[in-house]
Amino acid sequence: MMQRRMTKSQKVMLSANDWAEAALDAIGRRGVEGVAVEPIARELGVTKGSFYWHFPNREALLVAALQRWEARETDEVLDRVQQETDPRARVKRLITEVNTSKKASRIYSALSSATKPAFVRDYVERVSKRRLDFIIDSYAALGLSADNARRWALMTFSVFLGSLQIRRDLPEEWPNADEPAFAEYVRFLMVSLMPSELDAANNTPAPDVPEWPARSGGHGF
Amino acid sequence: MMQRRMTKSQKVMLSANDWAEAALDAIGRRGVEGVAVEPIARELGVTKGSFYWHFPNREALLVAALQRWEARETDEVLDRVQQETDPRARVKRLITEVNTSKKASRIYSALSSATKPAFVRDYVERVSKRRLDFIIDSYAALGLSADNARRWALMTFSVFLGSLQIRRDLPEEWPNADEPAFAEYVRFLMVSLMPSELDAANNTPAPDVPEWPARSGGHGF
DNA sequence: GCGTGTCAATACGCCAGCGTATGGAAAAGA
DNA sequence: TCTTTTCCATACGCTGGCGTATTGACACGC
Repeated sequence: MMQRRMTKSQKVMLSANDWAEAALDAIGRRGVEGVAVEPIARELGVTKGSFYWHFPNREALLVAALQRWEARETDEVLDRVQQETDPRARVKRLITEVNTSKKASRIYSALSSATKPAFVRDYVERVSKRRLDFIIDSYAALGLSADNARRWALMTFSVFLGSLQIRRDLPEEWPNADEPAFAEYVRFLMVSLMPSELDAANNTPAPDVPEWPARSGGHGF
Repeated sequence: MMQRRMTKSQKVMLSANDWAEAALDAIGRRGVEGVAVEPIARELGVTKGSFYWHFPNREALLVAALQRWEARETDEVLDRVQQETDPRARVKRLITEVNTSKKASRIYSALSSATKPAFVRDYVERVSKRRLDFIIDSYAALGLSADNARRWALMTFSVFLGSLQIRRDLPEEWPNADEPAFAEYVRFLMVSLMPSELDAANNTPAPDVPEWPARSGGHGF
């Protein structure tokens, strides 16, 4: 229940986790470069004398924040989607997940574009790969071949990532969750990102399609 | 032709554009925060005494870099895609464009996640909106209704942005341009991102699809 | 040749953030 | 009570980057 440690005449005592959480918040609001000891200390109402008791240096704080982030992104988020047993429901859940937690998506994109501490890229790569692999498995559970599942998953993951970016860079263009346009767009994406029964049966790895194939059926109705 | 100004005993004389270009390069490699006067001066082989002759301060350098970036992203890139007259060819061109210019995509994502100089967001928003509008127009040229064109364009733009991010965060997972898997994936995306003739004819704005519609035809062959 | 304009080097003060050293106050044992 | 541990404050030196002031070197018009 996260009992806050109170002592020193009822003043809040900070833990290393508090610092890591504040660092994650700083990443979302100011980017990785914005994880500075003294500003965060001011936000926490203490001085850096506190920080250097919990951590040896700034880099250790970044590592702690990244570990927290990785654990959350894999355990919490994926678990929430994984509770859906139906692979189709998983994909739908993934899409609607775009509109939740603006803060989490800001952290994700801040870490993705970070370059300076080189180890940041490792965390981003692991988290991204886990997400992609999970989507691949979801499509494979629909009966697709490995190659086809990978193609569908790459597209769906791209839509997921791109949607996050659009919602941040062009918030006006993104349908609001309470408007009907959002539900319509989700339905639209579901049709586009979900292979038909025929796809699952006809599992040719390299479809020999003509240059501009005309599909029958699809979005029009 | 970019004739370099040579004087002062054959030493290269820098112009404001040289500084702006170096700043853009720095954005791609180190992020917006990495646009520092003295480091860039070192890279250019001069001192900051040169810089403060061409610009009043660091902010002016950022503005110059952003103006250059906006002009390039709209004029050059869009023009290259716009030369394709067929709307279908435009979309295909957009997809293959993902694999070109790793540097440009790094600049784009660095600017997208930047927060500190607030005016950066304005440039990102304008460039993003122009790109999206262009894709919307391309789909509208296929005969789709405004609502449907917007839906298709949002999905295609998402795929484009997300693909850029995947290629950066998970380069191993992204098919290499010279492998056959890449051409196969492009064909796959073309089928998925291109409405059928029936879609263009059957232009209902809010398709009343069942929860899990089974499409006939599509990717399997 | 001689001023004037152009571009750059040097030197300086300033500030923010990092890391260290030291001290101190409250809690916890003994 | 008295020591030890825990957590934080303060003061200090250091570095990197910003912006200014001053000087200097070359080119060019006249």
